[in-house]
Amino acid sequence: MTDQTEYYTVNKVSQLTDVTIKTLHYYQKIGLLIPTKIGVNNYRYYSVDDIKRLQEILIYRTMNFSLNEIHDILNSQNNDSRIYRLEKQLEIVKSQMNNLQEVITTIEQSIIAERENLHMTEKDMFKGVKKDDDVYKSM
Amino acid sequence: MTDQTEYYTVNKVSQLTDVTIKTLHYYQKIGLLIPTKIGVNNYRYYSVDDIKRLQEILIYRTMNFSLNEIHDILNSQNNDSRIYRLEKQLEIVKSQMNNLQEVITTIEQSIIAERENLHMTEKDMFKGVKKDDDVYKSM
DNA sequence: TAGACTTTCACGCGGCGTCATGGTCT
DNA sequence: GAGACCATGACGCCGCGTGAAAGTCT
Repeated sequence: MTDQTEYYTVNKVSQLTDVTIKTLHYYQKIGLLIPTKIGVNNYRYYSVDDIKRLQEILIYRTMNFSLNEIHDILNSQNNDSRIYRLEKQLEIVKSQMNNLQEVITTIEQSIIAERENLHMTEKDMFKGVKKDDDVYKSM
Repeated sequence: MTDQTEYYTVNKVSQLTDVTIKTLHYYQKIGLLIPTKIGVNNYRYYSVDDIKRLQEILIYRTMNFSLNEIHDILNSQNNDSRIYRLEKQLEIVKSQMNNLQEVITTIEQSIIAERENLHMTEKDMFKGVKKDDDVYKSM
């Protein structure tokens, strides 16, 4: 009887997720996140499922996927199922952790080399900070 | 007597660091990385110090600093000293690791919530994937 | 009725990528 | 003289930010 379905306005979503309203507009424009409901006044109303989708978008974004890539992933028919994707994401983030660990090593070695005036190979100097892209995107 | 000072051409630098030649052009254009030597033919020749500077640029870039910010950091008179900066970088990368750990937790909780059909607060859903910026940039 | 919230344009910017064209040979 | 390498310049794209002008009130 009471209002079962909950909806979020742009402002609410923005507060919850720290995504700006302009970003929400943009995501709608490129077809990445379209609010379930649109009022007669053209107001955007986001459902809980929309919020879930946004969560995944942001996760992929922190992994440096392009919005186009994110769109493809979320709309693909085969490897859909939220759980499946979440598990994939877990793998990727973990490999990112490994990469960051490499960066730490690189910096630590650079400090030592600087202190003791040692030579460091260029190869070692750029471990972890080189094009990391394809590392994660081996889906 | 023999050629003591070593220089790298754009191609060499590009191979070493995975930075494209166009990026090197751009970094010179905005005054971020200016090759020590420029030939009469306008060829760019990068010194070892240039390479070191590029290393730091890339480290900051993986931390999502803008090129402008990187420029300011590398050219500031007070907190200069490569060692000092490297130590700062270490701190920041470590806090990034903590952030990634949060993302992992978020994803893991999302998987559980999905499996057991539990409710998850929006707050928990977006831990780690919200605007991370200011986290690192408290220099 | 004032305030807070919403909308849709139009323009701008950062960080390069992508040709296209032409010179150089570290 | 062919191939690999270098240069400059103009344009384009992505992911939004920044007003501006105007309607709405989940």
